[in-house]
Amino acid sequence: MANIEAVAKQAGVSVASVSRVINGTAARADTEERVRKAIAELDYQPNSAARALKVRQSEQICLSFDDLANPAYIAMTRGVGRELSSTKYRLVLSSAFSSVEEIVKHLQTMGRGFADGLIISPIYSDERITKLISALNMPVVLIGTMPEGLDVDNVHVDSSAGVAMAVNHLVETGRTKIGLINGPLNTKPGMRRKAAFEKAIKAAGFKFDKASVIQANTFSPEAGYFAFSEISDFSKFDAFVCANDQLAAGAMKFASENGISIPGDIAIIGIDNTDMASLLHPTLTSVDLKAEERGEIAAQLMLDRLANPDRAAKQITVEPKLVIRESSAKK
Amino acid sequence: MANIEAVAKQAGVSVASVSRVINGTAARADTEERVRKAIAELDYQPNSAARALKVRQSEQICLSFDDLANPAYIAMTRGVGRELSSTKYRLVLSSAFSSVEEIVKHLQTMGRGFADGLIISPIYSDERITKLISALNMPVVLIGTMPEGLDVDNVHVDSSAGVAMAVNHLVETGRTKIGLINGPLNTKPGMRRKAAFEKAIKAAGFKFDKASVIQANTFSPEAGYFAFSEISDFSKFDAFVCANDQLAAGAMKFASENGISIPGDIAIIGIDNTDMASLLHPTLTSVDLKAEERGEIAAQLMLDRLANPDRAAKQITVEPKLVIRESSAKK
DNA sequence: ATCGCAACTGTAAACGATTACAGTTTTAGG
DNA sequence: CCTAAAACTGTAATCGTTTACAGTTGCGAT
Repeated sequence: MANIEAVAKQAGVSVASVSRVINGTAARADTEERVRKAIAELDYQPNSAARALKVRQSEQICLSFDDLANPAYIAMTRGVGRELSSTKYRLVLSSAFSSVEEIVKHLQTMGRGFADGLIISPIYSDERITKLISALNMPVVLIGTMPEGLDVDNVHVDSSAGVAMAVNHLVETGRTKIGLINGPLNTKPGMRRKAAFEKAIKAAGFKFDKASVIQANTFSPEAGYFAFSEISDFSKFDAFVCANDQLAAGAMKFASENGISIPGDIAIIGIDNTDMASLLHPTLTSVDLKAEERGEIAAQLMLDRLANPDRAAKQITVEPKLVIRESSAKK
Repeated sequence: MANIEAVAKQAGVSVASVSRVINGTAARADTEERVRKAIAELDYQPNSAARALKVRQSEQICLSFDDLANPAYIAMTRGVGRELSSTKYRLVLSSAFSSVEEIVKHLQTMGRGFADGLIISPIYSDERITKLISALNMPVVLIGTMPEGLDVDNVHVDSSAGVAMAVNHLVETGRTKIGLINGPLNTKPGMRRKAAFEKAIKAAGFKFDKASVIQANTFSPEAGYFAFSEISDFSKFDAFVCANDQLAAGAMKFASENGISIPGDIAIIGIDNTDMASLLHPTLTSVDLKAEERGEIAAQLMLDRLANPDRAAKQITVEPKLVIRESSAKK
């Protein structure tokens, strides 16, 4: 592989001039031409590591989340990826964290400087993660609810409002026995959905019954299917909010296999409004938490922060939106 | 940020000793202990760029494909990511290529050495891409059909056999008027599905009619929906193979909205066996092309090649598998 | 011509690690 | 206790860039 010195020799100039041509600093027209010619002839590409070492920038942005199987995170990745694709930054993906320890280990490696910034959407709620993030010596954008005592760029959606929208819609369309298929309680979304559900139920004037919350242990379709299969008496319910579309899809599958009519017997509302929502049968009413948009915004915040390191941290809030489809139609 | 020199000073040893402790080369127990203590005290993390520059390894593997919206590639990414997560390698994602030019540009940047290897699954078929890949001075694993004149590690699924499985299954279950909803013809999968379909139809003893192939212009549900909406006379068909599950899902949506019974009037078979297949209604018969497994194998090939640079290129073939569900049941 | 200034160019010192090589210490065996 | 070999350690060169600084060139005005 040719290095900058070879190019300099070939062009008959100094390495400094080659560097300047590459980086667009002043150079006489004929110098530039000779350097470009030499670069083309030698097929020269500047070495990333050497440049990164010298300028202390890797031109990489790291995106971290916990579950590559969750379509909401995929949508987020798409948003980030699209926004980054027109820049010099590459996208480094870190995911499939199965425990808090792994995340902690990952966050510690950030100090190696392989990325110029970190966009992170932590699903687990843990003190250590917060500590490490705030100790991080680089721009961070956090997607999700900000933990106490952190002051970084943040893009956030009021998912509680989203849950309330779902509940209210069900109430308005005449449902009175509303349940929640919730995700794991050791995750932030799981905790928040539950609290939001209880609040919304009470706000709607109903009595909150603990038994109306059914805990799934993952955010997957299988868990939704299993959750529904565990319900002994469906007459106790006429509607369910599901903590995400995947759970909803699984529940609907069980319903369809067991002669439970959706929305006739039970109305279903999902959360995330993933691509599948409009493809299911019946089509799934879902609260759009704008994952892709949040990814885009996060990337924009990051780029902005990289260009402008000293500005104050921004908090951007995205509004959830209820997308009404067939699964919540009136009885 | 502390560097190796600061650690050396703190520990009262030379930088060489610190380096050796980090890299697990011989060191006396007490030296090691002092170095580790200093590392902990200073919160030292070795600088990636400096290391990469010296040892000419980035500890990064780049995964490139064209469409982050396609669940099959997501599954592939999952496979690669899982396999890499237990190694020292980071995953760099490059995607959202909207044109051959962009891929070409991307491939050229590979020379910068920011990745130790490239796993690529090109959807477009283009001479330039092949040329650049073979000129690449690094390990490459290609997922998909190998172009002429390339000699790199490869993991490949016989998608033509998969199409034949679908056609044969339809024939065996009594369908006689079989169509294909195909993806774009400027993509490799699009071209191959069409050829395979024609071949399978003939092999089954039918006459191949060009009008039985309906071209969609993307691999998306919308395109599948649109393709079905363009069919003027559904009585000409009693079954469709769709070039992927997304197209199939869109087609099924149109059918459900327009009183076309699946599988009563029309049987549908998708390709890729993505997660949604079992969630659709009716559940979708689909040919599993083992995207996740291919991703895993590709990553394994890459790791193996990195550990063993001189071995001959391997070609690994994965068998497609027809997963029969409701959408292709007998009339 | 000469001068002053702007525009450009080259030399050499970094950046932070790894690693030959030579020098030192430790260990084991007699 | 001595010696040779083994085990460890430190010095300094190196990887391929960027960039401060000093030096050179070109150009327009006088």
